[in-house]
Amino acid sequence: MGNFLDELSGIQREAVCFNSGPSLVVAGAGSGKTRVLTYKIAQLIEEGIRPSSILALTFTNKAAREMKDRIGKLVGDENSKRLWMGTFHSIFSRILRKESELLGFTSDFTIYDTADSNNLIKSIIKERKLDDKTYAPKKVANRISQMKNDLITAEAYRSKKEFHDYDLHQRMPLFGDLYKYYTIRCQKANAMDFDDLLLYTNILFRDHPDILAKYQNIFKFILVDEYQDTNFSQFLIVQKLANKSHKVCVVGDDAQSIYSFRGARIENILKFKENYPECKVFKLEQNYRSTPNIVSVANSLIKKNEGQIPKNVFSERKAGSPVLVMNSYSETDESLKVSQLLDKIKRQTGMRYSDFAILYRTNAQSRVLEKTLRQKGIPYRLWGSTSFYERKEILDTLGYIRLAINNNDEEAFKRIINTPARGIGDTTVGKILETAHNNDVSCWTVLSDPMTYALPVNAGTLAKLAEFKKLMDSLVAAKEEKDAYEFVEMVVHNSGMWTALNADRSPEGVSRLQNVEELLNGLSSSAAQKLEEDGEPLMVADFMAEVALMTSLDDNDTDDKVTMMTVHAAKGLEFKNVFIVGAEEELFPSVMSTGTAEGIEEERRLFYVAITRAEDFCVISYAKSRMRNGATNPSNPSRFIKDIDASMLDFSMAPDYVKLYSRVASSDEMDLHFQSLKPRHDTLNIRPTAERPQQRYHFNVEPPKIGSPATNTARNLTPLSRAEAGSIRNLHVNNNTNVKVGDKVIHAQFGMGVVTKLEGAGTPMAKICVHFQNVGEKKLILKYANIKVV
DNA sequence: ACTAATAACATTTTT
DNA sequence: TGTTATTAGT
Repeated sequence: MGNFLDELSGIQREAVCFNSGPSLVVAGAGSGKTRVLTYKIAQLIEEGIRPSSILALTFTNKAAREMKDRIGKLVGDENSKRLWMGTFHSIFSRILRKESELLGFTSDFTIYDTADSNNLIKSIIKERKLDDKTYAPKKVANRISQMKNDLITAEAYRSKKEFHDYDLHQRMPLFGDLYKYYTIRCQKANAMDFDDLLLYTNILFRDHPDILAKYQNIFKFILVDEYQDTNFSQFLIVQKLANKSHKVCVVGDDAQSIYSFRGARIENILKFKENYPECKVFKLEQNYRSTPNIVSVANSLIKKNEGQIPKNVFSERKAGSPVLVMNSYSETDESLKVSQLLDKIKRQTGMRYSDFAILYRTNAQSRVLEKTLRQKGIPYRLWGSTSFYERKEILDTLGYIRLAINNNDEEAFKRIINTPARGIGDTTVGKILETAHNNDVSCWTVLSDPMTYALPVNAGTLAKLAEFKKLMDSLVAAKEEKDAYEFVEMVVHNSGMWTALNADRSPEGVSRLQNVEELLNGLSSSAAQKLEEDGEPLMVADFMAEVALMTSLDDNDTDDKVTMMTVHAAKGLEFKNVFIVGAEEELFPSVMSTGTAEGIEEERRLFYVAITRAEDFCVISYAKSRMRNGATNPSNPSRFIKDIDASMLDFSMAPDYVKLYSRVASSDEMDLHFQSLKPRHDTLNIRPTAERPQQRYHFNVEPPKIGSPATNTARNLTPLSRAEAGSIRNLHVNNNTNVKVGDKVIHAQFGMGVVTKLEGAGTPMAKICVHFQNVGEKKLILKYANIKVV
């Protein structure tokens, strides 16, 4: 073990060793945040603190698992496994199961996932005969979630006039009712949704001071990772628990707060000092991950945000390559250029595919990229598309388990009663639901005793229901008898799922069967492991308690593949080379966020996260047009490119950027300008690790006024080759007034084409239609069209 | 009750 | 465009 503190920098060590009160560790990107957290916990254990009195909260199971492993390596597994380490949701669901009776739940309560919540809300809206256009289930679900994150219960909601006013304004006067019904239905189903896990923890601590005191005594030290992403509910839980010991250490980076849409409050970290006046602040400012070039680009961007903790992130690595800006005609072209550049870098540096990541703002962008990479034979891995536990066949299997454990689980009931098809259709299910609600009992009760409740179905259906009930009874009986693996195996076979899946010989069907097999394999090994470790078999109820909060299976795909994922999913990860694609207005930043300054700031942080994933080389790519929702629209480069000090960027692969977003008063002036600038090096000659002379050209590129590119003025230009400069001038000088239908023209971006149509000839807004060889028909405003008749 | 056709829709999503 | 959810038809 030795003294592991030697492996830390001065400030890291200070942060690790301070444990006499609250502390805030502001951890810049790549500054060794996880290292500090793990070493701090290891250090506490070294000092003789019992691991079982340390509470360490993370946001992902993966982060918890990794940290636990690393701590285990430092102080031994027998120590690390006693830690209270896990996600907020998993830790507090464990506590809630213990204390469930106090809240009117049993310890076997189900955890509803987002789909369950949505379905429940949908059925409530239907039952209430409300219009699902005005009461869009997703909107309702979102608002309920928001309210829970802010600790506003349905009861509180309905008692406040301001909320009702808001609902009137939103044309959802009955939202408060829906919230109430939803809450009641969850309670009746003995189910909590994700937000409930935190909300009920707060309620538990609020209404039962003795219970709070108990846990305050258990948790002598509290550590929170990714503190910038905590919501109010989480903030309050931490505050309550830490109220006795005051030994709370939160770690995070305000510049990487990107989950406000899920209720995260950046002010939790910004105002930590106000909440804990005696707290000590440690700033980890050295970035060990990225080159100075990348770090300064990221700094230059994030500087544009107001309200942040001042910090000076720096890197002491070699300068590295400048961040490259790349432009393309379309999303297809972009994917092609990305794959070409990727291949080129790979060849020149000898790096592996797994050293590359392609990051995008929205999942929909992955499709074109996938197509192109497949065509070019570049192996890739998609992250977080549909996770293992979101697959239908897995959810179906889990549905049986859920219903066997918690008979009141209505969502599970609805899911599996006719899966696989057993002749119990929508009408019958609808009747069961109605009967159940009219009699204020669960569906299970109606199913058990259809006669008593006069379920209006025929004898044939009745027999099918009885058959299903028999199946479920056998499962209920088995849940205590068999271990988790045996039980799930029984579920899969007795339910008829196995036969149904086996019958499907389509590739999708085969993969569904494989997924179920994978679930069984995973279960078999964790059951064996549990038996070996503590001599107890793994029971389904325990498995279910864990699995409800799992999103993905352990990723053991070690193949050499390019990683593709959303920027959100990339947080916390790092890659030698990062391509940020779709850096366009209305996409990144997303249209949805452009309305508010806070929205834009969050998008900017997201962009910051994207850049700071890169270790050696970073490319920012945008396309001039992009197909979205089936229609191709022109797109402008993201304002975030303009936010970055242009002298730090390499525009040699984005001639378009220069042409569109800088304008020159006269061609003479332009010539003059180009003479004063040295030609730029060949950007494609990329050696990510090699030292490069720092780019020190000073020029400004003003942000484009969205929607009116022609009104832009920029004093200077990015350095270009002489040839390029000449071509721009030529295009500008050309006044296009004599263009006729049938003329052959050349366009700076679209290449060769033929004029097919003229509109409003002679007027200032004259338009021209050109059929281009490569990109097809385009309509251009003649005045601004960079075309030349040939 | 199941299938096929069509209409509606479409950020990000650690749990 | 591609998916998903509802609806109409068998």
